[in-house]
Amino acid sequence: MSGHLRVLLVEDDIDLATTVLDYLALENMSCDHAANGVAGFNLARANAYDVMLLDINMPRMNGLAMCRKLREEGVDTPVLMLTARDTLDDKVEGFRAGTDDYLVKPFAFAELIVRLQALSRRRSGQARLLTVGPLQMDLDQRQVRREGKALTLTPTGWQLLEKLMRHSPGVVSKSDLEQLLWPDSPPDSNAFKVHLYKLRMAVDKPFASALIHTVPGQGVRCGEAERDGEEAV
Amino acid sequence: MSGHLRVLLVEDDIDLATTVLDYLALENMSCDHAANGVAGFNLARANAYDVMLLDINMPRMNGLAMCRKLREEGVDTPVLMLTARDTLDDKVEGFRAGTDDYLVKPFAFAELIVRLQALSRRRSGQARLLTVGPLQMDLDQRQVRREGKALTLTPTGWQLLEKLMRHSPGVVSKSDLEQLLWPDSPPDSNAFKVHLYKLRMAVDKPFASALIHTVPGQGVRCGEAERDGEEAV
DNA sequence: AAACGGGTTAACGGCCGGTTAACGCTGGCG
DNA sequence: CGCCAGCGTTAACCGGCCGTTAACCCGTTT
Repeated sequence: MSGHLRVLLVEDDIDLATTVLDYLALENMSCDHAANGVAGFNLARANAYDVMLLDINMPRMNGLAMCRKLREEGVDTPVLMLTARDTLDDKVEGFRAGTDDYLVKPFAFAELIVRLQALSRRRSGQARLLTVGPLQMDLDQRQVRREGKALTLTPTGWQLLEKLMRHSPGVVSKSDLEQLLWPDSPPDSNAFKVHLYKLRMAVDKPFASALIHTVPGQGVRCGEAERDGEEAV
Repeated sequence: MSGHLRVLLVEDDIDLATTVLDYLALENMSCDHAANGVAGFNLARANAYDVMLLDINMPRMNGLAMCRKLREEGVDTPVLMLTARDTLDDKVEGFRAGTDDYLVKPFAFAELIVRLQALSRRRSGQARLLTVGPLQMDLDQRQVRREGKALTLTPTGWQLLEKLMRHSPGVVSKSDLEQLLWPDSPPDSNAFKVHLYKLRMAVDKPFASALIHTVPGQGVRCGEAERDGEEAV
């Protein structure tokens, strides 16, 4: 169920880097690698990763600075610092730079893997029962109910709804959803639109209000209707 | 800006528990406490916490089982395990139960605090916000409010405003903004001016004061009105 | 006065998103 | 063995939004 994470490793020690790459490959994770901070920064800005592994001591730009700069630019991919610095101040400094986790060298690869998975799923959720307003998805029994009534979803509809509910009330970009359905190559047709439409038919049509909303130019959101904050001043 | 987190501590060692409570109080975090797994489970299900600290060795229900049960019930609050067990297998087991982080006793309180903040930063459902004066941009729900009222932006307007708010109160050069919209080749028309104008219509027109200011010859700035004494000599 | 930087409009056209219907594959069942 | 149902895919159509463009306007500068 780890589902093919995309990882970015920024590490100047080539031996360590290749070893990590090997281990990640065993876990079915794809991993890009950069040997210095600047190269890593550019990769991180250009591609969308699920999690990043950063060394601190690196040529050209160190891991802390790189993390800080990424955060300033709005990149909020989870970051796991990999470093030999183990004093308390180092750790506090790391977290202040926007790190999510901190692992001291030398470390066990099993722990690296497991922390990495924890980081990546922290965004996608890990509960077995998802609830969004009147919608309830039971992942063990594989059934969805709205206001108590069971809904029948197609397999793809299920995939979409699960991702939407996991991110609720956040917006999920169209490209993310497409990548979910077609990991390698999104089709050139409008298949996606049709799937989404049919999901709407299943989830919203039989009821009074819609739970699936498209945010123009941004993506799709699952949640209660938008309330315009009409607060008096 | 730790902003008053609500924490649940489940720990049967009363001495340790009171010490942790004291430290959290210093950080302006409110913290409930339970001394065994069952009590903790009930608290966790009843209230909404930002993050939970669980001991593993506890009477009635251990931390791992409690975490697992919460996940089954759909509670996805971040969990930080606090335990004396430090073998690799223990850690792997902990993460498998749905833990988000794992801290081995004895630990430094500064590290506890900082990891706890990192976890809550990622709290699912908690909005990532950009705030500039009365302007508030919710990056997850992809909506912008000013004085509570929701604004409707076009996709390009959103791009511009996000960059402006990120750099606020700094000035963003016109060429930077153009490069944001057209990475390869800025158009030869005045499309940029029009986009900026429409953004102003959306952000400033319905309100008394303007938040988007052009600094002649420099670029554009997002922020409260400038006090007069600014002249650089 | 002409040139320049910036602000304000209105109109056009393409693209995005929603909606249908039809086709084809696959797996189950008689 | 053949039929049917379910599901994914595709093409086509439509409406409205939004990006683009070319105007014109203004004040300041040269």
